[in-house]
Amino acid sequence: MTKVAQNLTADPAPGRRLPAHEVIYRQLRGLVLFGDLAPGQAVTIQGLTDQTGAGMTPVREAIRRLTAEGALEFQGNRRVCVPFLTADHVSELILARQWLDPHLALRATERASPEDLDHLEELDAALDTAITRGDLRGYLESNYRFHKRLYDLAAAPILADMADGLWLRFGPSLRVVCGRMGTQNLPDKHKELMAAMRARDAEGAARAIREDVIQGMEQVRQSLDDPEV
Amino acid sequence: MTKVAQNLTADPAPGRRLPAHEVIYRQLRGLVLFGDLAPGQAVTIQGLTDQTGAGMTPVREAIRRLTAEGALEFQGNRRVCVPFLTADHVSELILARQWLDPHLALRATERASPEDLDHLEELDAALDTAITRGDLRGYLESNYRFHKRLYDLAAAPILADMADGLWLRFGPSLRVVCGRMGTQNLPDKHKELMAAMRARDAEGAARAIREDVIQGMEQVRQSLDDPEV
DNA sequence: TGCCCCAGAATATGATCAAATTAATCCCTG
DNA sequence: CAGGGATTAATTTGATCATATTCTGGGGCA
Repeated sequence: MTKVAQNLTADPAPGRRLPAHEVIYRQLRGLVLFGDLAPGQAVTIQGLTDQTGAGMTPVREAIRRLTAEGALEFQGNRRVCVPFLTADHVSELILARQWLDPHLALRATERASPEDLDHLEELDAALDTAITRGDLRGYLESNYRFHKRLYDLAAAPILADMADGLWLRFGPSLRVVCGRMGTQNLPDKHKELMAAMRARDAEGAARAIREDVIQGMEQVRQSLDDPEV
Repeated sequence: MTKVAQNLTADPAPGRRLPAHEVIYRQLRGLVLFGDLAPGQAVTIQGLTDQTGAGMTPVREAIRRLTAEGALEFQGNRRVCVPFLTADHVSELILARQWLDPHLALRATERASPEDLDHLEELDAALDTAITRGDLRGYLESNYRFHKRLYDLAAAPILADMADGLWLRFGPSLRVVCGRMGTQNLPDKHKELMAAMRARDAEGAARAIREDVIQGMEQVRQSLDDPEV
């Protein structure tokens, strides 16, 4: 019997020293996911070797991985940059998340233990803290962690991978949008979601997360339409 | 205005010489997609350098890319192999394709030009030829090409990427399943699909492709349940 | 404006080091 | 004395780096 480790980012052996290419990958992934790199910004191999002190081979591998995931974009002429998102792209992302997220939330509700729910609520509390503090970066991280945890609870590794991958695509643009309007007016439906999960109301949980997704993503779409960076 | 090249596998400049890592990537991708590598088979860097004559850096990058796409699996101990598919995994793939494929077919129907439809029918004819010839490999390639073309016609690069990526996950197992029962009894709903697309019946096209997907994928699931390799 | 050259960046190689699997050996027990 | 398990040696494979080569893009010059 083989233990299937679907998720690449899962530590195979927690105590083991991580290879450099894995470390670079995670760093760079975080930079994209939380919008530290702006859309359009170039990502160069040499820049990363200088910045991280690593050799170019690990850096190359990290960039290839992110590019394959859609987090970075290959520009044809050997250049790589953070992709711009058009309104059409956001529409696709909305469609995809509108299907994936509720489905995963539904499964998560059926499977989550009370401890799992407690943990989710902790993550949501951290999110609220970040909002009241006006900590944008903290908000983005907490929000991602909350949803990521929900994906993992669904026990559907392939679908979870798909949903997770979408975050990399709108991360940079989300940061731009949120940066424009501060952290105060960032409503979510997490409380409704948690209530439904506690009540084992899987359908209700799916509905709550669907509204959460639409609410958040529509803001991104509208924001991209108007000023057009 | 930046031209967004969403798909990595698209030639940026057709005349240009492709870099080695891109060549290796495509070769290896084909091997996975069409089941030339069996589930569980190890994919080693050195093996590929010997086999292709390329250096290890391009090989490494190709493997990382495929791993990020879920075509290969990282085994924790720095080893990489072709993943085994469990019945649960297939269930996830069925769910995902059951949503993605009809949606893309619907959009493709709305957008396809008559020439596009002609081209699709050519691809389908090649598929039939492969079946009557008993050419398994040819069948798998033609079938993929048909569906891939359908994805591209939908003009939804992100969703198309997602759907395309799923093929890499069930490619090896599909080959095993089809290999067991020959090419004769491989029914599909492509004729119904084409008829609906010609009639601009988007809903009908979506229905046809949905049945096609279910029919094909259910065979894989059942086949995985019974003999358990 | 168009061409040519150059700086800089990416691609690709082979060497070197480290880790892991495999093979072989040895010791201990029955 | 034979078999089994485990430790260790050998080999294979992965990870990283330094370096050479190729290509792209831009600036200078006609």
